[in-house]
Amino acid sequence: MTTIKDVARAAGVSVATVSRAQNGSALVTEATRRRVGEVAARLGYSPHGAARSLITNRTSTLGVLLPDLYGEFFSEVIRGIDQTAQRHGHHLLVSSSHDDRPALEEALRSMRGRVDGLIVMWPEMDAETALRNLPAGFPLVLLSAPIAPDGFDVITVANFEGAYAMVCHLLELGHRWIAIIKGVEGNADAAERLRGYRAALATRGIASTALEVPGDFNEESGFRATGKLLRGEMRPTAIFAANDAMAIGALSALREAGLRVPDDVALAGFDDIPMARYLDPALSSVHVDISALGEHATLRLLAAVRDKDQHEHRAETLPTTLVLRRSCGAAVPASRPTAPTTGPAPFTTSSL
Amino acid sequence: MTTIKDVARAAGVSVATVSRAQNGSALVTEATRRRVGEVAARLGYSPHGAARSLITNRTSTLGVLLPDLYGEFFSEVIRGIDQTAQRHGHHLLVSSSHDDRPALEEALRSMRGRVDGLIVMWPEMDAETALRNLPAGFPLVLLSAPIAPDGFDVITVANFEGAYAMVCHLLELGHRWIAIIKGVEGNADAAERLRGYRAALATRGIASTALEVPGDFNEESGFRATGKLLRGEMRPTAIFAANDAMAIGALSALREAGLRVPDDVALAGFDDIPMARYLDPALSSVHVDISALGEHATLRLLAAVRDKDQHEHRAETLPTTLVLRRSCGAAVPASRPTAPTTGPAPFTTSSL
DNA sequence: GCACCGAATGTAAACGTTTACATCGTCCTT
DNA sequence: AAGGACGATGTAAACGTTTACATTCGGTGC
Repeated sequence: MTTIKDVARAAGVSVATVSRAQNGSALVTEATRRRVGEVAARLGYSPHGAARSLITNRTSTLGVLLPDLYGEFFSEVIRGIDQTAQRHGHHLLVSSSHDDRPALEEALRSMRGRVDGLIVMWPEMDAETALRNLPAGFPLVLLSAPIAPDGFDVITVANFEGAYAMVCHLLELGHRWIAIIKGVEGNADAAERLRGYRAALATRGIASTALEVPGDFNEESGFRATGKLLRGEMRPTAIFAANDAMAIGALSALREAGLRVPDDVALAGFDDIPMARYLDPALSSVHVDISALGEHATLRLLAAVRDKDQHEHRAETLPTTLVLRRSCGAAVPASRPTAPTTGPAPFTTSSL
Repeated sequence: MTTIKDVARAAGVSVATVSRAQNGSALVTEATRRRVGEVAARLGYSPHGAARSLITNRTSTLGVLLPDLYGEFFSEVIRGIDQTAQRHGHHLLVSSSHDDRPALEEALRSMRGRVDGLIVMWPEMDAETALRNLPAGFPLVLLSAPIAPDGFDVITVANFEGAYAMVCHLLELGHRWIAIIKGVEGNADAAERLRGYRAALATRGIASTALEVPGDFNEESGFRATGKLLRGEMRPTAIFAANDAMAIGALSALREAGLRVPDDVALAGFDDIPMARYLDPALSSVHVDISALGEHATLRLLAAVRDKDQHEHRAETLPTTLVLRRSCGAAVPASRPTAPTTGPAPFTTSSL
């Protein structure tokens, strides 16, 4: 492994000069810079990242903490983060699948000296946990945090508004028995979506919670929840799943039960993952620009890293959009749902 | 930021003792270990990653180089890698979207001193590039490399066999005009799949390349390629797309042209991404255990890191499986394509 | 010709760990 | 009681950079 010393010796200069030459300092002659560059290239030298970040106290790496990497949602978030980080010359240190709190705290701590800042997407992440496991003032951005405490950068999507708009739409189509497949208990997004659902029903004076069934954001739970609904005494005419994965499970269950969507039961999801438009029938959903979520988080974090001392924290909410396709029974042409090249979908309505 | 010195001072011992206590060395009394542990916890100390890896020459981090993070394929690979790395106490440094060769080489070099080993998934990655930009003997695993040069660890999927089996199946269904939407030019996987397609056709004496149309592994190219096929004078009765994303594009194009799948045109893909079973009609595909691909690569890399000096390189091929759903026209029940909880799919046939 | 100045380069400290080696008790052996 | 062995701890060097400060050297102004 060639070090800066080897280059210095071979080029007949000191290590300081090599360092300066490589880092584009103005304190070095153009001639020496070229000479050093040639020698470095010949020897295949590249600086040792750890050594550099030890002295500079910067790693040009951002950390990302996720509950899991599974599903299109997370991969889209990661993608948005990666692209943005890349564009600003930063690497990405990914850490996922910490199934319990101690594991998460350990992961948090192990990031010290490895990253310049952290993006944490952890539904149960609270302020106290962060403070206890990170140095004070450590650049941190929370994604979909349960609460938005002051002194933190938090980015969320307009969960309430999106759910409200979708359920209102179902109401306008004439549905009165609208079920919801809820998300994970204690999850911030899930709670807000439920709140939006209830608020929409309340506009028509519906206050029953009889059609609320639990779910955990996975396909299978949507499948099971739908089975439960169909066996219940009050069969809903429409089902709103708190995310698309559960809507997919619901679709399977409905198909298996011999029910047609949307004719017998209308169906809608949340997130508008890429897969949604290709389902049969194409799934109506609340569109979230997922990769933009990652992008925003990254930009926010980079700002925090740059201004470290006096960076003002704030909470940001990304708007959602109603995307109506066939599954909810709105009058949408049945043929090709959307061109593969274009944006989210046609028949888009702002939810705000 | 508390360092090891702060802990040592507070605990009334030397830094060496703190280091030993934290790292579980046997050379320290249980009493002092506990005392040091308490002080460390109270001060919120955790070792500085860069400093540690500078001296130990280990980072407990694995690097992953990808062309892009887009699509279910890559996200599944990453997931397999991440889970395995996590389980073995390693972090993941992800780097993607290097659109040209210089950017890739730069990314390769910038990994020095940041990672213990590297997984590279880069279709055009050749041995020479690797050698020129990495220290000799650097632990490296190639995923889907164009050639399998000796002295490298390479992991590929059984592209040839999978494509061969799928096209044979279409032939058995009576199809004679079978088109292929090819993958990226120069891509190893694409080339092998094409070879399998041709070999299968050759068994029936078909040698024409008239129904081979170019593609680039993205949905849109599948859409365009299908349009081209439909406008051509020899309209195929079956289309084999070199991956599922292009098959999805093809499906859109066929739907838009008013053609029914599989009645008018049979369709099959490759990869069996999670989405495949939920399409309308459910997509027949060549199943690849994508996350296992990532897992294998990671295990291989970890072995290389561990035995560094005398680790024997080898090429590994992951088997593929034929998954028959509705889109190819085989006699498959039309109702629920597959339970959401179960494995790849029913009606599975080994392709080897 | 001398002092001074600025540009280019060199010297060495510092970053926070780990670990080989030195040191210091304590206890056992004879 | 002296010597040795061993177990616990301390001391300091090393890892590969960056950068403040020192040094050198040619040129410039008097």
